[in-house]
Amino acid sequence: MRIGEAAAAVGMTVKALRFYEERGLLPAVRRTRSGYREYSAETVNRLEFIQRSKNAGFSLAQTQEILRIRDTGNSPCSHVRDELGVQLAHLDQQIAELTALRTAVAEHYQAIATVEPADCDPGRICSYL
Amino acid sequence: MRIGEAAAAVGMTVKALRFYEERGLLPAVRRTRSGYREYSAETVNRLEFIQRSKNAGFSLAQTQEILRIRDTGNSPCSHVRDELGVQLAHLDQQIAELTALRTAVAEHYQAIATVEPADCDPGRICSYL
DNA sequence: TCTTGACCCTCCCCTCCGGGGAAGGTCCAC
DNA sequence: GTGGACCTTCCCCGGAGGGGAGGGTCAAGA
Repeated sequence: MRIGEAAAAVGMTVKALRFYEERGLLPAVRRTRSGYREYSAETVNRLEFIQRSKNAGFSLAQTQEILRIRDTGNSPCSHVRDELGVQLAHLDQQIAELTALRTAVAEHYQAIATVEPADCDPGRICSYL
Repeated sequence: MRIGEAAAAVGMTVKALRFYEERGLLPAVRRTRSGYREYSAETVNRLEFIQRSKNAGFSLAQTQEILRIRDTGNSPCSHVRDELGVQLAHLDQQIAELTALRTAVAEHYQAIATVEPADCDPGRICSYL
């Protein structure tokens, strides 16, 4: 199948498929005589895995490493488990940071809602930040 | 004061100060005869506002708009209030998305911790994603 | 006076994950 | 044969700067 059909099949864009190939997540894709890419069922399978890996929050670099391990003939499962652990810790930190930021923003919002803007000191640009 | 001193005074990097100037958040900075930037107290004041605006989660574009309003001679406070409201909604959405992702990742992590990696199907790359 | 080290300058490439679009070739149905 | 959909490569764009090359400047000590 051609790139547009493959992209639609896995819910990605044509741009993304070319990008993954360029970045080495896909092996060099077969071409027709006129230069069009031809995607095999196996490559589509690989794209589906990339999609699942993305859904798990992995970066392309992490996904690429998992694929590399599998391509070497090994099972990437223990590596995936480790990465998921790191990912969990990372997510917890991100959520904590965003939550703290949300609290700070909410406080600013409260403050600005209860005070007259006219009292703002120009030298401070905006008194509520 | 020179760029390094100004950067240290407001807790930013030298790179950041040059970047803000290039992007128009700072008016053209005065130069010495040899071309070194010279920061006035007023400019340092402006940098401190930029820092506070960053801490409130505003992007440089949003900060720039606030500065533009103040430079026009108006009070940016009502604009800031609107932006803070948008920011709150945006943060809530981000937190919700990250929390959902965290749940999904935790489920993967549980699943992979309870099943033998040896059972993994190579055709699926990694059975746990 | 000379040197040394810290500081400064501009310029260019890099991040992450593609999106947007230009210029041009190919395929298929009507 | 022609129109439109599809494909190709190539290049620039974002946010917020970081890293480094190559070279100029400043102040203190020998």
